[in-house]
Formats: sequence, C-alpha cells, structure tokens
Amino acid sequence: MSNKGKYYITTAIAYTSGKPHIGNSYEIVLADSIARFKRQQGYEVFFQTGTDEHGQKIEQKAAEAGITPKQFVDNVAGTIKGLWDLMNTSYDKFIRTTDDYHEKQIQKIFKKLYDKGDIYKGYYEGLYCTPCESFWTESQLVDGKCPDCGREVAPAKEEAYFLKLSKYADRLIEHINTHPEFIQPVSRKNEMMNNFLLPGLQDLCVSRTSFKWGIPVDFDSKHIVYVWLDALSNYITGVGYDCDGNSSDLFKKMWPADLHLIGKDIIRFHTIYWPIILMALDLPLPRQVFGHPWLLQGDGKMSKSKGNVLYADTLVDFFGVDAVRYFVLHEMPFENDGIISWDLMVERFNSDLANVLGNLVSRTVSMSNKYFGGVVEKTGAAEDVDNDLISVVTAAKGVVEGKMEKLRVADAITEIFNLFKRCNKYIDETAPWVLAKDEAKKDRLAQVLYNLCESISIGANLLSSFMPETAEKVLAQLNTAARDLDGLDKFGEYPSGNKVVEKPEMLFARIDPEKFMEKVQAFEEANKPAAKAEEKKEEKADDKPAEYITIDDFCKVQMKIGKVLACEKVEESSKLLKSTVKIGGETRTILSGIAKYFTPEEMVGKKVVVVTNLAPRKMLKGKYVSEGMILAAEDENGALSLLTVDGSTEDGGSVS
RNA sequence: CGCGGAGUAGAGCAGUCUGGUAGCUCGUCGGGCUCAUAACCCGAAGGUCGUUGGUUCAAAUCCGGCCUCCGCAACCA
Repeated sequence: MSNKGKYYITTAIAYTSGKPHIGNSYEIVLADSIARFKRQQGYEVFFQTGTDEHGQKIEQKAAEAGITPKQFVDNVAGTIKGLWDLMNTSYDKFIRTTDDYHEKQIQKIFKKLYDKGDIYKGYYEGLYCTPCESFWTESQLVDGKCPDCGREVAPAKEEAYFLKLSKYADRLIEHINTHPEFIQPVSRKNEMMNNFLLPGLQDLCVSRTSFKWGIPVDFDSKHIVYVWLDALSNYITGVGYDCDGNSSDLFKKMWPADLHLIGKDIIRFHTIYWPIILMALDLPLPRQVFGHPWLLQGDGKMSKSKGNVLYADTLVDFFGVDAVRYFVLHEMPFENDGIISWDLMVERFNSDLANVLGNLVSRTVSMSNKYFGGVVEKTGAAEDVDNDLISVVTAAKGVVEGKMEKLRVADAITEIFNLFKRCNKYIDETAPWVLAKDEAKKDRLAQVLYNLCESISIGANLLSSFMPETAEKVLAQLNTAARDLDGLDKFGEYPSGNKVVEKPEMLFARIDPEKFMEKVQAFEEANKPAAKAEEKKEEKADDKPAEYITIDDFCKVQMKIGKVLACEKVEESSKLLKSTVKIGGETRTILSGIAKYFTPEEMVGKKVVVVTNLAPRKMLKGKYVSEGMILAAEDENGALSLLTVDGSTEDGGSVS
C-alpha cells in the first residue's frame, strides 16, 4: 500500500448533558466512514472523538440529579462511548475534557496567552440581574427587564479575562480568502464573513465566575476557563500538544488537523475563535472545517413524552448496525438537512439492502453452486456485453474517490450501489440459466459467474468504509480477501478456481412493512411511560414521583367550574390563549398553551374545570400572570379536548 | 420586521454558485424473466420547479415583493 501521508480527522466532542439521539450520532458515523476510507487509500489516519464535559448546564443537571458533576459526566460519557462503539466506529482516541492531561494543558495554554498579552484582564460590563446572576445585553432585555425573571437589571462590572480577537481578525480574513477549501460548504463561509468577520470582531470573554464546574484559571482561581476554549483545545491536547514545547511525536506528525467535522450550528466557534486561539499559540490552522447539516425526524416531532425519539441503539435493534450506518450516511444530503423516518428506513432497507445488494450476492452464490459446485473459474470466454459491466466496475473506484474528496459521502455510497445494480442487469443480459442448458456454453457460463464474483468483490471492497461488517460478510461468502483501494480499478484479481460458500447467507432479510410498523408501535407504546418518567425525573429529580397520594393530598387541589367570558390570542406566543374566566363571584385571567387546538371564539361561553389554588405564574417574561389552570385531556396523538360540565352546574361550583 | 433554513412528479431528494431540452431513488401501471430474498430486467404515466413582478434572446437557476412550512429562541400552570 502506498503511503500517502497522514490524515488527522476529528468530530466535535459530544456535550455530556444527555444521551445523544440519532441525529447526534450521525456525525461519528460520517467521520468514521471518512477515516476508514482514508486508511484504505493508504493514509496514516488518526481519528479523534470524545466528550465535552464542563459547563454550567452540566453543573445544574448534576445538582438536579443529586450527584456530583463528575459522577454525572462519567455516566453520560460512558453511554456516549458505548453508542460510538455500537456503531462500529474506528476512532483512535476518545478524549474527555475532564482528563487530567487535558485540564493541565488548558491551564498552561491560558497562562501562556495571558503572559503573551493575548488574554488580558478586564471588566465585563453589562446589565446585571442579581437574582439570576446573569449579564444581559441591551438587545436581550425585554421591556428593559431581565428576560428570565422580569426584574430590574442594573449596570454592573465584573472582572473577567478576554481574548484579543481583534488582533488576529485581519490575518483570519486573509486566511479564509486565500484558502477557499477552509470552510465547507461554501455557503457557511459567506455566513461567517458577512455576519462576524467583516463587521468587526469584539474581544471574546474567556472566563466565567458564575459557576464552578470547569477548569480553574490556575493563577486566579475564582475564574473558570470558558468552556469553548476548553473544548476546542481538545483537538491539540488529545494528540499530545504541550505548551512548553515538549509536544509528543504524535502531535508533531498529526497537527495541523486535516478535517474538523462538526455540526453547522457550531461553525462560528471552529472558524473564528479556534483559528484565532491557534494563531495566538503560533500553531498552524486546520486544513478544513466541514459544517454538516442535521438529520431530522420526518414523522412528527421527536419528543420524549411521545416516546418516539430515535436513538442509535434502538435502530440497531430493529435493523442492525450496518443498515443504520447506511441510512444516516445515505439520507444525509450535503448541504440541506436530511430526514429520517421509519417508513423511509424500511423502504431503503428493502429496496437497496435486501433487493439490490443482498439478493445479488445470494443469486450469484447460488448459481455458482448450482452450475459449478461453487468453483468459479476464469475461462476467458468473453463477449461484448461484458465490456460495459467491466468499465462501470473499474471506473467506480475513481468516481467514489472523487466524491469522497469533496466529502460527498452520500453520493459515494450511491455510486457503489449503482455498481451492484449494474451487476443485476448483467445477470439479466447474460441469462446464465439459459447458458446452463447448453453444454457447449459452459465456458461462457463460468466466465459470466467469474465476472459477477469479481464485480461484487470490488463493490464490497469499496463498501467496506461505509458498511464494514457487510463488506466482510460478502467477501466471506465469495471466499476472498479484502483489498486495498489501489487495485480496485483493475478487473480480474479475483482468484480463478476459487470456491464460494455452499449456502448463501441472507445478508438483509426483507421487512414486511405492516408487521414491522406494528412492532414499532408496540415499542413506542412500551417506551412511553418510561420516557415520561425519565422526563419527569429530569425536571424534578429531587422529589421522587409518589405512586399514590392520600385523600388529603387530593383535597388540597381546589377545582371549580369557571365560565369563559372572553378569550384572545397572546400576541407574543404561538401557543398561548389568554382567557378571562368567571368563577362564582370572581374573575381570573388564565393563560393556556392550547392555541393550536382551540380558537378564542370556541372558548368563549364554555364551562371549564379550573384549578383555582395553583400559585399564580408569571409568563412571557412577567408580562402576563396566569391565575390558575384550565384542565384538558390529551390523547396519544396530542389532540386536546377540554374538560367541561354538562348542563346546569353554575360557575363557581366546586369539583371533587 | 427575533435568528436561521426550506418550498422541484404520490414520497424522499439532486440540479440553483457558473441561466440554455427538468433528473435520480422509491412508489404506481404495463411487459419480460425464473438463478435469487414475491426478488431481478425493460418500458410508461406523472411536474405551469410555492406565488407574483423584474432583468435577459432565454430563468427552477439572477434580482424584488408576497404566501406557506420547518428548526432555534420564547413559551405550554
């Protein structure tokens, strides 16, 4: 294998605030495919991924769960690593930002930049809300008040450290302009230039004092290093960067990274802050940052309470690892968001994996057995019809490489499947079952089967970066070894006289869509209560939901009949209706999140059940106060109906 | 006017940067074949490219207005 040099690829490190769903898992599979492909091409690849474990959000979540932040992130990081392993991803390094070598380096980096003057101590000036312990900018305020709690804010100053972005801005603009491949896709580049770089960069505040879960600034320990400075630096600390000049050989070989693969939402951090941090450290910039789009769920919104959030491990249970890899890679377009749904997955599974690929292998292996006892021989009995097959198959390597060069992974896979489709067509063109009837055409029949075995071998080798297990299984059925990419444009390497397996193994068993959807529904049903409980736990981890309440508890809830006198939409919200409700002698204003289900007109005149002793709740930043709750029933599909009383009960009547 | 994205055949998408016969996969219908996982192969139907103005010899593509949908944010007492 020719050595083409090194290739250092990273994913964004996953934030350990919870279990990643299938959309999050997509990135690691994408990176893995690229890494495997580069290895097959002959590059010395280093593939790094990991977890981002610091920050206020994690501190809060841990507190809610009643455990330490470290316990919390250990748990989630384990889950994430388990998922990455389940997806058969071939990362070389899994870094955690709580790893001690990383934390030490971050402190050193911070110190170095401080000594150099690129980080300086200043004051963060802004409008401060004391109870919320938060700074706000003018534009974030709502009616001049804190957007969180609606209280007054006051101008305040706080000691903080800043990174001199402005010092390097021109250099960065120059770099982006002279390296068109740096930010991919190109539309993102324009976004960064127009929105951030050209208007002028403000220095970035790179320390925090409002929480503790992070890496302390070692010479000023009440400050915590800004999580992005902490997280981004994983790309160098993970391969052994040392601030004092004692970097590892690995670092010297691998840096700069060849590709940072990230989600489109964090492009700004990777194409502005990160390059500037590197410039300040006198390190070269990564060659390319690719902001991939998102994988969204098609059939209805993902929601924990509906129990329909898709996780990689669930999908693997239903389809198997390689099928899931195929879905996410194939459905994800290059620039726009992709959609994933049960229907689409079943369709792809049946038509692409079972019909085109699985069945092709199956029919080829069984014909080889049927006609030649499994022994495939190159007899040289060629015909014109072979030429097109051979040219398609031998061209595939170059086409796939071209697509991969541009990171068009979905297109690369499509090309490989086109190869398999061409094979199916070839079978039809040559009709081996006809040849088999004529003893004189035995040599020709042998050559046809040989051509098929060779074509499938080449296809399977091309597929191995994307669906490693499947490629291996196909090659095993053809009883042949994996090849380097280099030779895949040559036809005829499959050993003549080779014996394929006796019985073809079914690679992908066709799925009956109806039965399958029944299974899915049963699964979602089964998961619903669990998901609901989990969500509740997340929200209120401290008080465990009691299974029973006493009659006394129940009596604490006062419910009365109210008559809706007036109702209007709340301008600022798409979900809220504001109702004026008469309950006996008093009238109350109640806001309800039911605007999608009822019009204000429908509401007026209804007699509804109202919880009257619920604490008043400020909503929409304190602009409104809701003084109770109108009860409604919700079914599985999320459709709502109001609890009303029939007939004669007057408003003010109590419910028990 | 909170930020961002999207409207192309029944479904999912490509094509838009760089204007020049509207394409792919699935589904549907018709035909062929029987080696194979009711699979495979061939053919057909199906689109005023969201709408409306403009630029141009020529617009899915460039420019402006409008409509609709989605994500984020806010919010569901």
